[in-house]
Amino acid sequence: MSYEFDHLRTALRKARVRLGLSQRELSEISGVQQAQISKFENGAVDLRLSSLVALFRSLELELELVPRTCLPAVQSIIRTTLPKSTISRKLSARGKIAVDHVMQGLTQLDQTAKQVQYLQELIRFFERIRIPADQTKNYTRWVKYLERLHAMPIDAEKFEALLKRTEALRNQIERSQSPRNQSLSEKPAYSLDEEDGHV
Amino acid sequence: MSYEFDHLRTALRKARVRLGLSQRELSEISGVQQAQISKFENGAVDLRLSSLVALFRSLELELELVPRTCLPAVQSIIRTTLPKSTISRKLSARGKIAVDHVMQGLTQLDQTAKQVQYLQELIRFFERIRIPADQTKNYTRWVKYLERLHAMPIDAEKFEALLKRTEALRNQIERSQSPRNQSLSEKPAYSLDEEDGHV
DNA sequence: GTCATTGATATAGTATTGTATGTCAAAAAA
DNA sequence: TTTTTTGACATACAATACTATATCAATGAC
Repeated sequence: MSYEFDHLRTALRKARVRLGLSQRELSEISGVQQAQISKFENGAVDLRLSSLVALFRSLELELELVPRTCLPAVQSIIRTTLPKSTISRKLSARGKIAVDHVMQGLTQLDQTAKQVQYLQELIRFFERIRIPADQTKNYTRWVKYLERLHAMPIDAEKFEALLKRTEALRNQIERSQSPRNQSLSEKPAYSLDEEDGHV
Repeated sequence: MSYEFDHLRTALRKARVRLGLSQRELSEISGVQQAQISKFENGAVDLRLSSLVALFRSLELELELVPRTCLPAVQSIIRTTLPKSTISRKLSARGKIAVDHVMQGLTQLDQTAKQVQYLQELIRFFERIRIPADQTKNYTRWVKYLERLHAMPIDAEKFEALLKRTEALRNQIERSQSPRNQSLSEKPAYSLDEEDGHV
């Protein structure tokens, strides 16, 4: 039943997953029904151009017409450019919004200012660096955790959990990117016993 | 009523015209109704992906997904590559088919073999060189003339006309491309009085 | 274990495209 | 001038996407 645009179908799924978006979330962003997204990804529907464009635009992708003569050149550009971008602006923006929300909620909390400051410091780390591709999933999970947190009142216990989890993510990301910076950083790569939880 | 894909709409028309195809011809090649093509080019319809792909494939264009980050690079490639392609393979192929048909018809003609041979020689010229962009329209007209010719029996009179017309096209193309080869060719560019009809 | 999330389906009604034809005025070719 | 080609448009019917909503099994979070 699938037509000759399998590459668009699979590209949609890949891009969506890469951004850590569920079909329902993409549906909200793009305005295309979740059922339609599911069908399209499985080649069970022949979407209209407007739906397609809405979907891809939401994923920072543009539908472009390429003369067959320069297809290889274009595909090569896309291939070499894509892997460099570690995490999408979209997801980063989403993360920032979540962080803002949670931080606002924290003002009504009677934690010591020092602990809140430490949390901010941890979070600032995510903004300073680029989240490596293999850590996207973890980062996404953390963002969704923040979004869930925001929906409920934050007490001391939840704050503690948030701090721990954020610390864990920071460490994981640091460990993940250290092999690449090995020659540039004085941090040795053999600190494998750093499981998680401490700086 | 138009959505946010005006560039695709206009690109379709441009590509179609560049190949010298009418809406009806493109309709036959692609399998998409002429009415649909007209509506799409005027932004009055939200085509389905299958129709779009069929149309663009027929025009040697591929619908490609480009990350917004490398859009400028891709567009630059397309812009610099496109003008180089003088005439499409599609139109060339169409020309070859038309030539073959007419040549087959000529075997039943009592022209001197010498005249037929001269015609073949003229035609071989079109296959050897690349038709310059500004001669596409003339070439297209000639192809359509051949296609019309094929539908009717060719007598001596028609053969004469064919020969004249083909000669004229050859001369026009030669004149058109001469400025580019000026330094390479010994033929002077100032032979402006060569109106048409003779070698 | 419990609860929420996720992706795949389903159903029913609506809106639009797609198909098959045909018409028409303007432009181009003969 | 006469004929053909071209693009826009019309109409009726069939096919299918779109909308809104819901269900369900599998997975994952807590």
